[in-house]
Amino acid sequence: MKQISRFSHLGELSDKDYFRIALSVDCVIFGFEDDELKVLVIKCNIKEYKGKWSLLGDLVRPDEDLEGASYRILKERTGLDDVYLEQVQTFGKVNRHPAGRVITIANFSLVNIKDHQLKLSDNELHWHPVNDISEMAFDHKEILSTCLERLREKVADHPVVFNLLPKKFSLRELQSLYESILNIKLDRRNFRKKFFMMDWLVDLDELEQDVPHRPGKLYKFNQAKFGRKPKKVS
Amino acid sequence: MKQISRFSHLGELSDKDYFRIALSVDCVIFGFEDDELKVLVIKCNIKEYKGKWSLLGDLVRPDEDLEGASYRILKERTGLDDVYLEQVQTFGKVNRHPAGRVITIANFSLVNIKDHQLKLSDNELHWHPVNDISEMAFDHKEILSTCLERLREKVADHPVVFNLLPKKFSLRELQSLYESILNIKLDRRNFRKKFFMMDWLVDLDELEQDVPHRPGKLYKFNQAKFGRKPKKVS
DNA sequence: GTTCAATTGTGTATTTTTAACACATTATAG
DNA sequence: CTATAATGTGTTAAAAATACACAATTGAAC
Repeated sequence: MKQISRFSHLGELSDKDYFRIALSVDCVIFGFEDDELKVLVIKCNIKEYKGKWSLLGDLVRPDEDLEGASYRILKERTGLDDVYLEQVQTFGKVNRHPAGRVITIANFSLVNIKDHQLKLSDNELHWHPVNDISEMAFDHKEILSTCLERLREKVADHPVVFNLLPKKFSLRELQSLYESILNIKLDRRNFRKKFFMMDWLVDLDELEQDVPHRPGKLYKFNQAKFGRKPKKVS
Repeated sequence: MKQISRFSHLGELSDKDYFRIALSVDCVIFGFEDDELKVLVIKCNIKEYKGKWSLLGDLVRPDEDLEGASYRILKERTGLDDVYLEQVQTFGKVNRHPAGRVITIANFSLVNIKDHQLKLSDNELHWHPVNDISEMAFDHKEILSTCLERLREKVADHPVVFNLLPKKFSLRELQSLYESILNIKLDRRNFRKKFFMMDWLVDLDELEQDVPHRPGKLYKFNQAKFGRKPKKVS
């Protein structure tokens, strides 16, 4: 590797020293199940944090982008390709990793648990309720909190929660999801009104099945409104 | 350095390969002067971007935190210690730096140009108006845009702009600053009303000096309201 | 098939927030 | 003393957010 001549302040340190920092990405993978917001975690196997929950992450390869590394992890761990991903913050305290200097770029991603059942059997992957996760390895609790906070800000005015739901969902599910994320109760009438106003939903003229009470109507996300999958008019 | 045993997917790559990534921080240092939002830049001296403007940055040393590295740069370049700093985003495209794989953590910081005149003479430092900076070295234009966007979001509900102003300022200056950052015109009466409502300002009962028109009252930021420098009651 | 339990679906009034808007006042410059 | 250029101030209208209650529909239990 050539010398990095932009950095004229190397002083007494040689280039070699600067390459003693390793870089990882960690993904806070959110899911929604049983009316609870959950996060995908794995049992940590390094001795300092044996048995603690840890986020899914890996070192960034020298030839891959940060996004690429994150998508690779998501693919490896969940089998999912087309998931929502957003970079949140980079954590770099000198001693955050017992094995040496590792700086990690934290992302959150939103996946739909129900439509894509994971094979959680043979490894130690686990969907854990976000609100009662006690201890975690490394600084992963802080990373989780930061990502959760970012998610809360995000959902307030961006249509991203749909990534957490099946294609068809009821307003009840949608509201329950918001309540789980924001950790507050919402007024049902105002909630519904707001969503219809915003025109984020498409009424599918179908009803829920197999609920032990009056079934609600099903909706899908109004993707057309947000420029995804735009129709080409020739 | 010990092996990083958490990462079990090294596969055919050895640890050594993972340490071939260098890490830098870049600071988008905002200032406010002549009713314009400005950014501190420096002439780039590497051949690929000769003469282009570049942000202030440096490699992160193996033994310093990300914040520490940013504060070091700020101190070295501006002489300022106690400045507002906020991490924004990490940029890591594989080919973003001609000299090799360098990932950079972008921060913005807010400094008060007037109270702390910099020594801009002997080096190629320069306060450049944010709105008419054409080309920049590396991906620094993108970094600047991202940081500016973040600043815009931030000022909407957090009292940070005061870091860009002298201790004493008029409402006119404050409004002009908001207009520069947001790039819109604001209604003067509503602007004033809003700030008094929010109780962010302390009336100093002083008037501007040396203005060629009716002088405005001077205010300072209401720090007490935001828990900084809390008074210890015994 | 009647009743119960649970949940859906719906509208209005109130409060709060935001936006639009004009004129008298005060200082300096000439 | 007049012109200029800015400061300082309040009201009204529109929009957004909040609070709130009852009838309708389904499945389950009897």
